[in-house]
Amino acid sequence: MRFSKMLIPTLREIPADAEAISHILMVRAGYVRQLAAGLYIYLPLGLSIMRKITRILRDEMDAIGAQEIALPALHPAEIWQETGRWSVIGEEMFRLKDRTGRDMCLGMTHEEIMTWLAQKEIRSYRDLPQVWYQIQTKLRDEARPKSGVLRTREFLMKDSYSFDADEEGLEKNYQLHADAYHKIFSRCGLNFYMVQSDPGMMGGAVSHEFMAPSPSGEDEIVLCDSCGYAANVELALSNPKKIERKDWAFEEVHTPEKRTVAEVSNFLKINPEYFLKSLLLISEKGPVLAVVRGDQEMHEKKMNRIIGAHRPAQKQEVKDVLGVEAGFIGPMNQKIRIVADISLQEGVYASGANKQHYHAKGIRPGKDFTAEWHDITIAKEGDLCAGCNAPIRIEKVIEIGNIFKLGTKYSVPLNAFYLDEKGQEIPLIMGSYGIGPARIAAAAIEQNHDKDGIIWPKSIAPFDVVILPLNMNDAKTVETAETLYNDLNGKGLDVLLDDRDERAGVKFKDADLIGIPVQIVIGEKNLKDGLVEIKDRKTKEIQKVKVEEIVEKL
RNA sequence: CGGGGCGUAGCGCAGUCUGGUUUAGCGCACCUGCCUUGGGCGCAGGGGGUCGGAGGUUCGAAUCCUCUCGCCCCGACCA
Repeated sequence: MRFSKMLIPTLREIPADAEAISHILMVRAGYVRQLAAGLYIYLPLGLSIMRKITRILRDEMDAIGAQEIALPALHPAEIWQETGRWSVIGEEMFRLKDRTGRDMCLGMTHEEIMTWLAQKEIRSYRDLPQVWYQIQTKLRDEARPKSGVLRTREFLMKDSYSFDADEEGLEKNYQLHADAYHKIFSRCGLNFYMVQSDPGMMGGAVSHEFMAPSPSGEDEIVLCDSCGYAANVELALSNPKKIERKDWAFEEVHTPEKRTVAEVSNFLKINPEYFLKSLLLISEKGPVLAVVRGDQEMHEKKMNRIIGAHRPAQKQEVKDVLGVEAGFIGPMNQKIRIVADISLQEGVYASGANKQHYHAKGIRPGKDFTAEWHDITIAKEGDLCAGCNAPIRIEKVIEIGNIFKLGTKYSVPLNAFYLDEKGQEIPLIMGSYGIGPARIAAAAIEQNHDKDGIIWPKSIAPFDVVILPLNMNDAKTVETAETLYNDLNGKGLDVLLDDRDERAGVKFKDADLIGIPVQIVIGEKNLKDGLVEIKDRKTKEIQKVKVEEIVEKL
């Protein structure tokens, strides 16, 4: 491809509305343009990246026996009503009516439609297993699109679905996908982890996410370097730092105007980890008191799984429900539901005394109050691994893929059954597996860039090599460039020839920005000795090579 | 949806607080010519704006007021 014939609108300056590195670089280097919030146009370079990525996806999916099909993006509501998700999913689903007034929606995922197809076409155990996939556009009315291509309202997804006769078959397909995903992300040149995750609205029991470390990521994962434990913080287990057991007797202490853990901790000269932090929540079924250790934070999602939707109580509600001002509440003698963090079953603590301007010391969980014990805290740096007690790490990550064991969550409501050897109707056992190619691209940039621009992994770069003839007015330079361009193209390489009549500086800057892994620099001086330079974008190493040896050096 | 920020030329910005010497300006990009050719050259000339939109206040509005639309960030939410 000739640079002069290709739409590569590079920008000298950082776009005002971009903050994430991948976003800045994709826009600056001319890969994408934004149409509206969460809607992106892929320019030729951007599309090229997506093609390279989806080629790898198809390659590895085909390798595990998955079959590519294509489903509509526009769905009738009925199918979604049958699984219940029409009402479970809120505003995130684009809904519309057709001309006859029939409810429709735009596909945000395709479990329903794939299961519908399976219900139609799979009859017998002899048909199983089946794995179907597609690479198709998903539409979600995201509350907050962000970070460029990382969270958009319309995006490409490779989604596959497995149908098995039993759990054993599912386990096999799940494992095949996990392996394929490892290969895919490795081939794309990414650093990533496979971590335990929360199935969320997808349902099902087991799920894992593939996470690429990046400061622009929206998720956090817990990692244990010692035993290899890796999980999304949404469900990660960890033990708070051990503390010594105090032998305080129960007593009430006057703590005038001291309300927060920090204030009381300072006032009483007791470290925060010896406090019980009580938070009043208002759930749909009434007030709930959540109790965590003073140095810990409650995790909304973990709590959500236990008590359902809830919100923090307002100051007045605290007084109305518990009879004492916020700041002095404690779990003792409460009539309402109490959910306490599981780490608090042991020990002796201080807390609000349920009395204005008083706190209590020497509280013994189990004796002075009872509670439902659950893991409700956010794992944090410095906590100990729940498995092996080594200190854990937390990393920010981009979710680039996920795999779910769905079981019969969709097959039962949609009547997707097969007949086994005995002629019995058995629901199909399903799994679903997703990868976002745009997130792969963004993660690749996040993980591979420098101050000059993108440094693409070779496997997904839009071109293998860029030729930079530095002076287009020098006949020898141009001739050499053209010859090389033809030769390398002939070898099957994707070559970009910067044939613009621009100064050398402009070409260097653009080449670095765009991030093609190899640059061939053709300058007059070297050419007098029959040499050109091969420059590595990543290491910046330059080797001078005889013109006729270029092809074999690449 | 709550909080914050921002909309002025293709891009990045100043001007807005304190309305009028600004005919709305600067850098880059763009067009013409010359020059130059190894890291976003140099010189000269030039084109491009309903100041997001609507309404209002005023002799006078990019600037003040009201409404509205859009984008970004934090949070809530999130297959």
